[in-house]
Amino acid sequence: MNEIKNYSVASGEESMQAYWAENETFAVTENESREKFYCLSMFPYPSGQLHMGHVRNFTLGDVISRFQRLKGKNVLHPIGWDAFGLPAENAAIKRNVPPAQWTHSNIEYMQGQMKRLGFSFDWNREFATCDPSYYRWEQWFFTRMFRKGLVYKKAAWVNWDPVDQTVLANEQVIDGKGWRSDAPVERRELSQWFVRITDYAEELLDRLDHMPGWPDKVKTMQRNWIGRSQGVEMTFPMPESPVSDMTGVDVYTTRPDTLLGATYLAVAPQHPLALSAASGKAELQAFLDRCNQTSVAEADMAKLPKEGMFTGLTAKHPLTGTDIPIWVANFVLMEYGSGAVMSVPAHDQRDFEFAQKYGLPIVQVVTPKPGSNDVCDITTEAYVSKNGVVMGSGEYDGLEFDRAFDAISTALERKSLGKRKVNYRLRDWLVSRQRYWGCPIPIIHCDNCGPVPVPDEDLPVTLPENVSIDGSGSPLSKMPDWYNTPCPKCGRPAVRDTDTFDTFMESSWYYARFASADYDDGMLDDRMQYWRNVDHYVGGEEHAILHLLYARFFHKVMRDEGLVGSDEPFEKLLSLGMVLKDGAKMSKSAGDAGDPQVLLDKHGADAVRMAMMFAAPPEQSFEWSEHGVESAEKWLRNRLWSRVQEHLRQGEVPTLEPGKLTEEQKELRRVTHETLAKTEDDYGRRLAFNTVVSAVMSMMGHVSKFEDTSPQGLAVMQEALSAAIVIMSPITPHICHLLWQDLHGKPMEGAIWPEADESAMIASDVELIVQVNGKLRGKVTLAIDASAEDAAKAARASDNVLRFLEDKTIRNVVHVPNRLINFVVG
RNA sequence: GCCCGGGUGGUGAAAUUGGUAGACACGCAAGACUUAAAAUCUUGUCGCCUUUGGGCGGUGCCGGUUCGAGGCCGGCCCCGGGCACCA
Repeated sequence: MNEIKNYSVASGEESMQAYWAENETFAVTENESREKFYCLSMFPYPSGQLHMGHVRNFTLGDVISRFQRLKGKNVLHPIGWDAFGLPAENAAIKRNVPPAQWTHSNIEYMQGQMKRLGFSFDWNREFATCDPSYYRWEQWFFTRMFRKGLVYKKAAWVNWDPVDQTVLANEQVIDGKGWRSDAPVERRELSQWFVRITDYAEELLDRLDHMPGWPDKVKTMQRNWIGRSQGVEMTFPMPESPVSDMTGVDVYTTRPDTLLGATYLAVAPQHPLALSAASGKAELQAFLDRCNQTSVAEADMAKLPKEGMFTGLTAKHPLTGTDIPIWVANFVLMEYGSGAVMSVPAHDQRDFEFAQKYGLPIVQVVTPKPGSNDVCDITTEAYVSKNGVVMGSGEYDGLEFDRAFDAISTALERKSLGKRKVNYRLRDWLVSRQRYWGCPIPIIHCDNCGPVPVPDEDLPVTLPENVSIDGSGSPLSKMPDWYNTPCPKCGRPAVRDTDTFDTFMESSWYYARFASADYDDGMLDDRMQYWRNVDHYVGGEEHAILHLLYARFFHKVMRDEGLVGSDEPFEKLLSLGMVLKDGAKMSKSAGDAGDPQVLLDKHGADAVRMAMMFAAPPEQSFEWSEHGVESAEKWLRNRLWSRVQEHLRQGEVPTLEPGKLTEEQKELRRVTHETLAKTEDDYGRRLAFNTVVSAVMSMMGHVSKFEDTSPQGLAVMQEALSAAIVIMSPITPHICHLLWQDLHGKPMEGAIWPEADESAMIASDVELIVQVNGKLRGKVTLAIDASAEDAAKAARASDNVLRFLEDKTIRNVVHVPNRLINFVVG
């Protein structure tokens, strides 16, 4: 008889991790004869240490990967580092350490934490986006986009810190002031690189209808973000425009049916007409200056009270020729469309409020249809419905929305003052950043030749890493040795672009590079054809729009360049809720609050992983609490480990003979196979890992009560314990691999998920709920698939049910087979 | 402000397609073991009422649809995420 082995979390987990590392258990190669599965967790920014949000993200990816391995798939589960970004520069300023050094030491520490958590990554494919061997191909791809005309330069507004002489990110602007200098920020216009994502707007939108593996929530957000609309672009002519090349005000509207109700135009404070009108007008100039002293973040602007001022200019109404006053309004955005809108206060709530505030006329031109229930009182609020009919608009009176839209659009087109247009809210992607710690933009500016892409053979343009950063200006623009270079075309002295890329560029294609991580002769190679697409992408819901839209866009451009053979990068998306700390998203500023290290040291990786999975379903946000970790460890030790060890002491276990079981043995087998069926569905389809854990806990409750040590009793027990180990192994891999070895005398790597045995799950009878008028009045046990008549008969046999049926007429009986019977009485 | 989610016991949650609300845990309480404590085990645990059979109420708030609503519809309130330079 064997001695009972005690479980040592630390040495048990360490030995498994050493074994996995030594055997490279999770390194994969392409194998056409096996079904592949590519599981990817969004890679982390190396901020210093993992926090509980990371633990959740990577544990989920690991659980899915390990489950798919049990299902026999060839699983690619890579990891890398989203290594460029602002925090490295901030740390550099604060601690006087170069960003590269800070980043690499963070990566090293976080790698250790990941290994300590037992994640089944293929470490052979690891890379950081700050590796020149990675960003080289990003630069190469950008020059492809440049040549295709997908890239252009345009002026854009940035937050400018007048003290630090630097561009500020939106998050560095706090209450309108620079985070370090505390000086009020100003807006500045800089010439910047844009990528034409709007060329792909239509496809990005339409493909969403063919992505069943994505949550509706994310698809809805992306649809709204892309914001396709049908409208009319029109001109309000200005015979006496103060701006020479501007002979009218261009506006876009989705409501041309209300054109006759336009009583003023509103332009952005940065609009050329506003600037021109302000010259020599101190009051207007002061207003524009004030508008320019806010951050460029839309959320900040939207919170400002709506204010405006008359420019003194007018334009002609395109249909009536009436003079229409032009106002400047702080809520009109220069980045959207033409930076000007036509205002119809009677039929747009924001215009209505503005008109009331400044005493502008409100002219109703749409009225509810006769007999409609619409509320319409334009003395109190705008009537915005499209279900009305036009009034007060001469020949258009009486037309419904569609016909009015057509008639007025046609009239504008005839006068050459407008045309129908499909518009997108989506704007082109601004990719330049005036920062140091990013991928250098591979463009050389030559006075003679203009912007010239760096030739392929000169790539990568390497970022100098041995630098010190003081927080003022842009470091690269202070390095003449770096930026002075001959023009690749004409050979004359020229300068490199001193901006770097938005870090979303790196994260837009890393998933593809994992297939070809070691390839030096190109961006991607044929291995991508085997691994694409990502079968399951796991990451935080905060990335639902920007990252996921940019990555989808990049994939399509790579497709058009012949680099990938599919339309979309991610088949299935798991959008994780946030792990909150004190009610808010965890971030670098939350410090060590979410550091899992203490918990790992105290309770081990399995307990941390299990507690995290058990805490909540993946899509749900929740406040992290450490309470569950200790109890997870206790359950693993006291329920799982010790139960298996006790079983092992019983010695030889015979082959299970399902035909020769007692009722009690059949019952445990039924629970085992029902649990297998339920958890397989939870893992594969529902992605409900919290209920996997509770189902196994529940099953082990039955196991504890099973004390039959007869030969077939041991066989049933052996099957139950093996099932529990397999089911738990994706979540708590260390202890399960050790137990599997004990139980079966061989390593767990080749283990396969056991199919649930249908015949073991058949129950002979079922509990039926009895309701009277929808209220629970009793329960009866019936043979499975009993008829409505039998169910009713059995239900009436209960005194309590009868009590509620007395003196009543049964009007209806609703029978849901094997669930309930409901007597409707009156 | 705009777009998208969420709200269920003291706490995390479960209820998968409109069919038993609160599984599984945490916490708490009582008990067993112990000189004692820890650990472990057992029992109880939504609220109110009760003749101890059960009854009434209850899933953020108000209303609706339905034989039946946590899940559907309309209107609110609160919380979280995103809003293009945090990643």
